[in-house]
Amino acid sequence: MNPTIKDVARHANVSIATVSRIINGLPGYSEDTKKKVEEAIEALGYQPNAIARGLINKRTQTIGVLFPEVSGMLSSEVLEGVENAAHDGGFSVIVCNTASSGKRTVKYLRLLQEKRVDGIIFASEDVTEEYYKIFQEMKVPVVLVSTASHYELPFVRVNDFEGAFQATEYLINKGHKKIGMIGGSVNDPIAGVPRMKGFEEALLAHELPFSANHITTNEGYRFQNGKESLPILLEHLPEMTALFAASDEMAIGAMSAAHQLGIKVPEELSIIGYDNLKIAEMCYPALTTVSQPLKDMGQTAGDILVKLIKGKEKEAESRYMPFSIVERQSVSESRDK
Amino acid sequence: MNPTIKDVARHANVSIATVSRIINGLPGYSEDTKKKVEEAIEALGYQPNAIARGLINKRTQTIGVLFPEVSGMLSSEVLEGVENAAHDGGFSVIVCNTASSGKRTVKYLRLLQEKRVDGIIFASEDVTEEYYKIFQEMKVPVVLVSTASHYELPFVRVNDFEGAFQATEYLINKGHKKIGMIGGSVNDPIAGVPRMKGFEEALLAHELPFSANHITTNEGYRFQNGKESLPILLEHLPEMTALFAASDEMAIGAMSAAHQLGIKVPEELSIIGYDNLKIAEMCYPALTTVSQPLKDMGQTAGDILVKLIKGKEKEAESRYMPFSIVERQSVSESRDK
DNA sequence: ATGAAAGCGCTAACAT
DNA sequence: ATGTTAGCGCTTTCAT
Repeated sequence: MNPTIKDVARHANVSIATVSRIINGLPGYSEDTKKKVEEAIEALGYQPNAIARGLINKRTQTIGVLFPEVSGMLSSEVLEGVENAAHDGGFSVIVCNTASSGKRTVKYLRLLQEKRVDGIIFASEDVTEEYYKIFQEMKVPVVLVSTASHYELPFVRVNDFEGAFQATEYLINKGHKKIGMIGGSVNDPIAGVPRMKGFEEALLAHELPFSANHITTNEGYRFQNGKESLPILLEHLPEMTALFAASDEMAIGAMSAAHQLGIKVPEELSIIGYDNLKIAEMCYPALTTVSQPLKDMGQTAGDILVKLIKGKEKEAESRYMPFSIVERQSVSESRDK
Repeated sequence: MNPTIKDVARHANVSIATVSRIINGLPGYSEDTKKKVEEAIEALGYQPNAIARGLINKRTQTIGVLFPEVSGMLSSEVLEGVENAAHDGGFSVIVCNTASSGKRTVKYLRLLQEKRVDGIIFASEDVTEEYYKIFQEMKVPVVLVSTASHYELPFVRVNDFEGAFQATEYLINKGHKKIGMIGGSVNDPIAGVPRMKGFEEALLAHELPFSANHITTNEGYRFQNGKESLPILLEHLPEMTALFAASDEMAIGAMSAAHQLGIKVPEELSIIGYDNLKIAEMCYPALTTVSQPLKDMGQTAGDILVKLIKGKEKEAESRYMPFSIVERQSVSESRDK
C-alpha cells in the first residue's frame, strides 16, 4: 500500500492533524515540526489520497466533458481548450463520448453523478428536458459549448446566424449571384437552422432570389455529406458560381466532388466553409472559411465552469465568441460580376 | 445534499448493511426487503457515491490517458478507441495533455497518482527513466500506445520499420527509382528512426542508390514541416519522381508545396503518406498512405489495460497491429519505368 | 436473513 | 503549537 497520513505522522512523531495542517498550508505549527514532517513525507514518498479528500470536502476536483464524438476534429480542438483551462484551475477532466445517442448520454450523466464531478461541460448536442432534469438533480454547474437550449444555462458559442450571414455576404460582395448552400439538419437548432437562416436572409437582404432549391439539407456535417450534396445542388441550380457549406468537412467534400466533375475551384466554383478546422488550410486550394475559435471556446467554457465551481460568480454570463472570415484560395471574384 | 445509503436504510426500515448487499448483489436478503429497498432507492433518487466506494475498495474505476497533444488528429482517434474500451469495461477516462513537455508529464503522473487511477495509457512519447520509476511507485498497470521503451511495458503499435519498408517498396514496384523521404527526428525512436531505416533498407534491398540526401529530417510531423521539406528535397534530388512522407500531415504539406510549385501530383510526383488520418481521403488528390488502425489501437490498448486491472492476466502480451497500404490517387506508375 | 460496528484516509472542530 | 476525536458514505467482518 501507499503510505498514508498516519505513516507520515508516526515517522515524524507528530499527530495526523499536524501533518494535515502542513500539507494544506493551514496555520498552527512551528518551523521545526514543519521540517520534520516534510522530511517524513519525502522519505516515505507520501502522496495525499485525493479520494479520501474528496469524500470529506465534497469536491473531487474533476469535471466531466460530454462530446458527441471524441475523434471529431471539432471536438478535439474544443477539448484541448477545456483541458487547458481545467488543469490551470486545478481540475482533471473525464471525457465521455456520447456518440450522439441519447441513451448513452443519460448513462454517462449518471456515471458522472456517481463519480461526483464538480461540474460539466456539455457540447454540441441539444439539451433535452431529461438532461436538464439530471443537471438539476446533480446540483453542479453546467456550461454549454456550441449549443443552446431554452433552459437557463450559460453557453459559449458563436452567433451562427451572423456567421452564415456574413459568409454569404462575402460571396455576394465577390460578385456572385447564383449561390447555393450545403446545409445541415432542419432539426439541428445550432449548426442547422441558424446557418441556413443566415444564408437565406443574406440573399434576401441583397435582393437575390432564394428558394428551397438553393439549399441541400443533411443529417450529418461530414465529408461524405458534402460530396453527395454538390451534384444535387448543381442539378437544382445549374448556373451556380458559389457555394456556402455549413461545415469545413462538407466544403471539402464538395471540393472533392467538384474535382471529380472537372469543375475548377475557385475559377468555376467558389466555396466557403464553416469552422476553420486544421484541415481547412491543408486542402488544395486552401479553404476560405468562417473561423470559429474552437480552442478558445473550450478554454473559455472551462474558465467559466471553474469560476462557477469555485463560487466566484453565482450567475455566469454566456459568451458569444467572435468569428471571422479567413480568406484563403477557394473563393474568387465572380466572372459575371 | 444527495441522499446517502443511510437515508435509504431509514426509508426502507432496514440497516445500511442490507441496503449495501442489495445494491451490490451480494447474497443475504429476502425478496421482500429487496423490493422495499428498491422502492426507497427509487423514491429518494439515490445514487451510490463512487468516491466513498473508491476509498474502501481501493478502486476508482478510472484510468488516465496521457497524450502529447489532445487535439492532434492522431491522438483523438486513439482516444476514441480507448474511451470505448474503457467504458465497456466499466471505467472512466481522465485525459491529460502533456504537450510533449517533460515537466507537465511528471506533474500529471503525480496527479493521477493522487487521484488513484487504476491504470494508465501512455501514448506517443518516450518512456524516460523518471516516468518508469513513477509507474513503479504507482503500482498500477500501464500500457503504451505507439511507443516503445526498453522497459518491460506492454505496448500496442505497428511495426514502423516494416510499414516504411513496404511503403517504399510500393513506390519501387510502381517503377520509381529516384525516391525521396520526408522523415521525422533522429531522436525519435518510434516514428523517426524506424521509418527512415525502413526506407533506407527498402532502397538498398532493391539495389537503388541511397544517401543522406534522400531524406530530410524534421522535429515535428506537421503540415508545415512537409511543406518546407519538399523544396529542400527537390534541390538535393532534382530528378525525384516519388516521395515517402513519415506522416500524412507532412505528405499533405508536400502536396501543397507541389501545387504551388506547379508540380503535378501524381503525374510528376507520386506521394505516399503514413497514418491514414481522416484527412487522407479528404485532400485532393486523395492520399495513398500506410494505414495505422488508430482507433483499433486505442481500443486494444484499453482492453489490455482493463484486463490487467481486473487481474485476468498477470503479464500482458504486447501487440503489433496490422498495417496496410491504402491505395488512393496520389501515386502513379513512373513514366521512366 | 439481518444488524452493529469497525474502518478506508482524510479534514475540521474542539480540546489542551 | 499540537493532539483527540468525530465523521464523510460506504463495505465488510462478525454477531444474532
